Amino acid sequence: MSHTLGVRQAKKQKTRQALLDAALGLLEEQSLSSLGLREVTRAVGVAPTAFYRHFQSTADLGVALVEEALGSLHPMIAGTVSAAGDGDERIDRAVDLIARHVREYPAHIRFVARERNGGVQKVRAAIAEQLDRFTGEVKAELAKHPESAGWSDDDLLMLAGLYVDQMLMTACNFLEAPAEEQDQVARVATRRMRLISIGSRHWLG
Amino acid sequence: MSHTLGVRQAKKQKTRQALLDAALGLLEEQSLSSLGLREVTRAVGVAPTAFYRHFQSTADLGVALVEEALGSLHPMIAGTVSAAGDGDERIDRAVDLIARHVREYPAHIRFVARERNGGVQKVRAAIAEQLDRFTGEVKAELAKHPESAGWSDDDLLMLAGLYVDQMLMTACNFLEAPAEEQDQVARVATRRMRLISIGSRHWLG
DNA sequence: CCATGCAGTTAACAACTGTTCTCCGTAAGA
DNA sequence: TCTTACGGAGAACAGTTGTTAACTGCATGG
Repeated sequence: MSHTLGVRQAKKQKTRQALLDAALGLLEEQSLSSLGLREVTRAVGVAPTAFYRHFQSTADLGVALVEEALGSLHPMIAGTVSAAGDGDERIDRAVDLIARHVREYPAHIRFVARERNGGVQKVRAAIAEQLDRFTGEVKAELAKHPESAGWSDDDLLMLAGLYVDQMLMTACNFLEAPAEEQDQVARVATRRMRLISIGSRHWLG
Repeated sequence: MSHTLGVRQAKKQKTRQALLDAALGLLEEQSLSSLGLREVTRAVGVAPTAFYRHFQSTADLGVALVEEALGSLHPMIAGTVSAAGDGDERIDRAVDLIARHVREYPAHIRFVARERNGGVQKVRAAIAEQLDRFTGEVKAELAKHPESAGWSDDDLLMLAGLYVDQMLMTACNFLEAPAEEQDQVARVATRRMRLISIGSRHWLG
């Protein structure tokens, strides 16, 4: 087990997390490339220069946020594909999992959706890498199911990517939709994934 | 026919276009919410105050860019779905059309992809509106084909949205991929759309 | 218990931002 | 031809930005 880190490092990680949280909050109404270092420290209530003790640029902060945001997204994606039940039942469960996750960590998925094609190269690369990892995991999960017997690795990866992209877009739609339209978003997302699932069942032959 | 607009208005629209072009160029390496008014005018070689003669904020400039970027995207989407030939042939032609369009207007699609979930509300709304319009057109085109007989309006709209999103993501993948991987992007995109097409053929019943 | 190291502060820097006001030249319309 | 309207220039404004330097207080390890 890890040593109980000293009071010193504990305080440091505390303000570091405060910086990350404040940044995530500010990023709900702007993109990373316009996020100022002073803006973040001001929101935390700390001197601007303290920022450099933790990150050497806002781009670095962004990369750290990618870890945090997609780290929380990780178990969701795993649960999405490995859910039990038959095809349609699994899809319903997956969409529900996505909706629940969006309600719990809205800022996380907003950040990922926004910066996936955002203006900061390093952050884009970090997101792409993590998303590729997810796609690989989904592919592995897909390979376990009997329905995908005889599939080539390439085709499995293609299907996994399709699902991952679909999940992210669905999450984004949940985010943008007002409360009274959430059900409709869920219905459309379900039908989309069902169509993909049908397509995959008739892919071979 | 429209009157030949005077020398005055011609000059005005010329610098207006110069502002749009310069902004589009600058936006390849940052997002709209960090684009400065002075930055744009400096790139054009015009006084900062001249900006206000054309737009009242960079957000307004962004909305104008949406019109331009998705205006150029319009014929492509139309051609994508209405292409002749059988299913697989149509898909190949569509992917090729997308690749060609990306090579011709890279900045346009980069802008749309980046600001679709970007930090500027008005621009996001403008993009969403235009994309919805496109989805409607694709749906109308889909309805003409005999394969979609018996489909409900809702399902047609769902499928059209799936295709539109897929096109945009494909375009984005072309943009990010280096020259030697373009073929692979095309192959994956083709297989994705083929799977969707297969799914749509088995959707009913 | 004391010396060292480090998180955080304060002050200052040049550079940059959006915006306003005043002015200039000239195309447009009478 | 004369007046007006308008695209654009110029200067100035208060406020902001990232970054540096030297400083302070305190937890840490010997």
